[in-house]
Amino acid sequence: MDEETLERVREVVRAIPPGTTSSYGEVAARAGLPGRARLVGRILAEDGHDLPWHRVLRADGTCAPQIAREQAARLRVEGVLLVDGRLPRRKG
DNA sequence: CAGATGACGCCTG
DNA sequence: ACAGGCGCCATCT
Repeated sequence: MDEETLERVREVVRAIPPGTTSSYGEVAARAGLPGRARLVGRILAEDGHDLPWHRVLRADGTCAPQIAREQAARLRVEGVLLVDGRLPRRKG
């Protein structure tokens, strides 16, 4: 991992405002790494402990099973309610 | 080098 | 809503 890429992703995640959410793909794109959603997940798993990683969800608004509980719990504190384990997406 | 895995995402049937 | 396949990158075995 290049430290630059690492920092870039970390910064993007840090820039996610409280009470809002983003997706791995979104973060990757914002970090200048379009299509590298996988990488974002890895980075958060390794060096995202001190980041608002709970504001990052999957592209469909769901969270990863292993962190789903933490995700939901942390988001809840910020006022984000998860319905059935996912963001209240409308058919829009 | 080859095979398998993972906090992912998009497409097709 | 569910299942299968492909692309993506880094890491471990």
